[in-house]
Amino acid sequence: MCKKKEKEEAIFNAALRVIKEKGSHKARMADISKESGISYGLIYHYFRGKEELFEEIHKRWWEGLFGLMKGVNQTGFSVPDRLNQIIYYFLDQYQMNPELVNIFITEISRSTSNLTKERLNYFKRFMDLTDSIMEEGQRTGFLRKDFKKRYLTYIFLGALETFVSAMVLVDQRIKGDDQKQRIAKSILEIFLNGARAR
Amino acid sequence: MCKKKEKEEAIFNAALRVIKEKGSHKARMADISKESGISYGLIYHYFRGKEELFEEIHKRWWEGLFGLMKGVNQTGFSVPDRLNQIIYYFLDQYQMNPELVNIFITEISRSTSNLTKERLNYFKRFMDLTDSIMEEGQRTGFLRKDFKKRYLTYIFLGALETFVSAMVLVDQRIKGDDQKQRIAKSILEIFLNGARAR
Amino acid sequence: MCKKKEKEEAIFNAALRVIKEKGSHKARMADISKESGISYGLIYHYFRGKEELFEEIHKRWWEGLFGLMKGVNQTGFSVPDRLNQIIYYFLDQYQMNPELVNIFITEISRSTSNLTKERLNYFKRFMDLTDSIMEEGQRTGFLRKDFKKRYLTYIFLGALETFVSAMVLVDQRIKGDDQKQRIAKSILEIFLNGARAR
Amino acid sequence: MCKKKEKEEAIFNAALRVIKEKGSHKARMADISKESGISYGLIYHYFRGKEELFEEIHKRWWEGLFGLMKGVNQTGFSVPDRLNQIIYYFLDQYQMNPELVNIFITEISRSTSNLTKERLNYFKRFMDLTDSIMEEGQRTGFLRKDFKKRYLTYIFLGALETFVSAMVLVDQRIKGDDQKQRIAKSILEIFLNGARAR
DNA sequence: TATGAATGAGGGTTCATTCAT
DNA sequence: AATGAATGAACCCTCATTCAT
Repeated sequence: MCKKKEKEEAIFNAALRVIKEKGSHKARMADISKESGISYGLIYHYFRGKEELFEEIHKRWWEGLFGLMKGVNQTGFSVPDRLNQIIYYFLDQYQMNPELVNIFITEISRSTSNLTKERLNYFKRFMDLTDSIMEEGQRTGFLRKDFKKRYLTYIFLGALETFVSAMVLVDQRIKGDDQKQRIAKSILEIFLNGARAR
Repeated sequence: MCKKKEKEEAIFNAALRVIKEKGSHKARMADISKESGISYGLIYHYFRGKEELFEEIHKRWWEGLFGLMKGVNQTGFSVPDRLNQIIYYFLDQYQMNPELVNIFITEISRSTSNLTKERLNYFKRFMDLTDSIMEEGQRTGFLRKDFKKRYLTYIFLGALETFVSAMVLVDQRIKGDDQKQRIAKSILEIFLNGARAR
Repeated sequence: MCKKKEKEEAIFNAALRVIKEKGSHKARMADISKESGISYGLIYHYFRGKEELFEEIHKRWWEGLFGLMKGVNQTGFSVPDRLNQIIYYFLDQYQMNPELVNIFITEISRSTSNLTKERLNYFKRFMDLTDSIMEEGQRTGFLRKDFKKRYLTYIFLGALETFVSAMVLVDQRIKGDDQKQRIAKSILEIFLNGARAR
Repeated sequence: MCKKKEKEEAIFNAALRVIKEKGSHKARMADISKESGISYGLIYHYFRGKEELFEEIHKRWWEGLFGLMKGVNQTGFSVPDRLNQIIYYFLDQYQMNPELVNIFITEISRSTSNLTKERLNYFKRFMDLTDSIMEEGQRTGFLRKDFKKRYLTYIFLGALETFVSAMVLVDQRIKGDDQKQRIAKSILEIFLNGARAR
């Protein structure tokens, strides 16, 4: 039935809001119940427990991201196009689902404490996928070859993440597509051409 | 007495190790007591409670960082020198006190949940101090002027943080000054000149 | 309708199996629902609740036993015949419905915790009925008179129960009528003639 | 310190009383806390949890019983003496610690639900030890040889257990050593010489 | 009659903090 | 200064029962 999916979604989104507000470790199941308007015990019909509910958040984030990366890498986009799509993915997500991005920044992307082997692998895989873009850039002569591709990845993702982090930290909303475009352009431009004056 | 300082230090360092291992929310006072070899209740003679102990960690990190920034900004260093000093500060700290850097990365730099007004201000201040370096770079014609100084800051700190994060995540140690120098050079070079091939 | 009776029976038997497996306190209504193939809520159409369902188990056991005792006491059987019939009743029941006997042994015959006044009375009544057999045995000169009839009852029922208990505990099945006969004979013989060598 | 042992004992005895009253599955830690006058959380300093606390009860019972059996089997007692000692052990225990015996009867000796492999082994071992007494009785010509020793064990332990059970069920106290002696004598006498009139 | 989603009180356990010694 | 026993609120999860369809 459709009701089931709806309820699950309600719980999931309530969890996002609560975690954003209080952090995952202070998020109580009671909070999520109250926030979602769904009775306490019912949550356990939809999710095995707190752990599984929170795991679902990780899963969704990474599935979304890997879905993008798959598209980016399959089709014949140029390297700057590809990087641009990654940037837009983060910014779009932040517009559409700021709580999820917030949680990615604050709970997923860092936090060695919750870092299971599996979660670390998500990261490595994402880094590897980005590496392969950098590799192609170096191979086609578009990116400089005097650095390890992994270092280029660090710089690129570091910049992107920090931009988004800053927005997340001050709860800043992206106002309009213009601003989004400007931010995206800045990240890509400085990554590619550096900060030094010509 | 000197004993007092020693005990405080023992507790503090035990706290760092425990938090690194289990994350701040799973770090129990009992763990810290056992790790430090200092009896349970005695911790409360030295620190008001868990909160204060953890606050101390934040305080030390930021004090160290602001101490550096003060030196960097007072003396007449060039802009690339200054940026280099910031980079070295992170890498040095990571060599000397990897737990503290780990915690900065995983618990301090992110985590909106623990984000008090005060903690947010630490960040803003640090960003502002970095901004002022970028500003001088732009003023003296060393850095390009077609971006907000804040954007340059994002790129620079993002790159730096991501390099360190990656090392933290995989618990990688910096082997020798050579490696440190190479990493530092990479960060600065890509930041300044970008990733595009010439 | 007949359907009603069938469903009731299905629930009842499922309850027996589940209780045997997990014990009454760990037997969940959900287990019984799943085991019986009857939907969750429907159980409550047939039984007021868990308590009533479990009460039914007690009731059936005791009704069966009292039905036997009635027959045993009404007709003109000899004392050893009567005792033999009781023994056979337990052994037959165990062959036919081992779950019910298991539950009698593990949940009914002991367990002061669930011991309502009513349940205690079932016991007393059964003891009394057995007493009356012993009494007749003493009156007719078949059983020794130097012990209270109640003591004879204890020995007899204790032996019987322990034989069955042992089979229940190790989930041992009675293989064929031969074995049943041998066991029955042993119980009665030792009860009557004792263990001492002549 | 001695305090520790005292508290443990207080908790243990409170647990016995509560379990006797409500049965182990309805015995709440809060009950035990209240009954013992020891604060809720402190129980967890002394026992890992409910499970361990209840395990301790089993352990004590069986250790006591095996302690007895060891003494009984080592020294050169006659077979009836040995059986008598077992009988007295149960009756003595019931006088001294009726709750423990109650729990043995209602929660330990039956209840396949809680029956772990380990617990089943306790039983088997006890049966085996009793068997060896019967075996010696048969070997020395004191007990009849036309029954398996295991059957003699069943009869003997069944009688004993049922006597004690009956006392437990009606919460009957043993009044004075006279009564105890009479009961013990009856059990042994009927076991040895049977119920048939001569 | 039939279904299984919905409810929420109940209970075990943890752990920061306090306190007696 | 030092110890670790004592306290109890907090929180996750279970499951008997009810309810809407």
